[in-house]
Amino acid sequence: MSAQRARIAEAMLGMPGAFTAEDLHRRVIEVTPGIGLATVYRALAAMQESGAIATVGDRHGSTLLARCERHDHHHHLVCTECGSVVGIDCPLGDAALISAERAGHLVTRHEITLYGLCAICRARADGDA
Amino acid sequence: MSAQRARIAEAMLGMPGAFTAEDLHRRVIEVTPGIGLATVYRALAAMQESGAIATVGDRHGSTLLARCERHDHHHHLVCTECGSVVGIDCPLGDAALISAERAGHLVTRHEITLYGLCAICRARADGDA
DNA sequence: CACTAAGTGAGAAAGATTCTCATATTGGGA
DNA sequence: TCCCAATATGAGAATCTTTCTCACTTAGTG
Repeated sequence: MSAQRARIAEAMLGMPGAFTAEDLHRRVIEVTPGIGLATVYRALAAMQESGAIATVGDRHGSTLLARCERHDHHHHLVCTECGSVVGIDCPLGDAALISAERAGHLVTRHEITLYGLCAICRARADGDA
Repeated sequence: MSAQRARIAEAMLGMPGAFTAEDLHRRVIEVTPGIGLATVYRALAAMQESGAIATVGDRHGSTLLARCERHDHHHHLVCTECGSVVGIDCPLGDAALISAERAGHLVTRHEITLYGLCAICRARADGDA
């Protein structure tokens, strides 16, 4: 692994939750100036391939990514307020499988993403109300 | 509703499944030349707002959309081969709700999308094998 | 140490989507 | 019917994200 990718991976550990390529690049160059945005995109593509990160939505046209502690199959719970992300298990419900079967569809992949407020932002929102 | 939007809505009825803004524009101008791509984007934005269409994925960076017969809450089953789309009911499984609850997360929105082969493409794939 | 494969930085390039602006159309009232 | 405000339109410019090019560097292997 190149020194640049190591710095990028390191910077990623410091990201609180969902982030864009540019968010991460901004953080990376604070510590290591000179690393190009293209390099960040290349590193992200490799990490996505390996399952280290996943797409969890988009923000104004930029792809939102999140680091996955787990590399096995799982889904995400995303806070729309602070961007924090939690990996969750949630197999497809029976209703989905029945619908697919009825349609004769062979399901090879599925995506489930939950959006809402995390415990912290929820408490803050209640406090404000 | 303007004449242009009527033509766009009409053309959309003829789209087989998932389509991009440009796919639809191409189809629209076959029948009614002169309608601009920006107008198609504007019409699509309005339809998405009203729930008449929904995002079902992306293809090489372009957003894939699909017409929804239903305007109530539902999800999609997308054929990765021919792009056909079927609306399905599939409430979140208990596992997902339990995970969210354990995290203290208030879920306000969720997306579930299933990808695979529709009955027709599946049969064709079997035939080829 | 040499060699090959992969990674890098900078900027160009590609693409999708949105915006601008001047013009046109719509629909509801007077 | 006519007027008016609000909204829609077309064309192309502009924006913005992401990928590609190219010349150069680095890493790892034998």
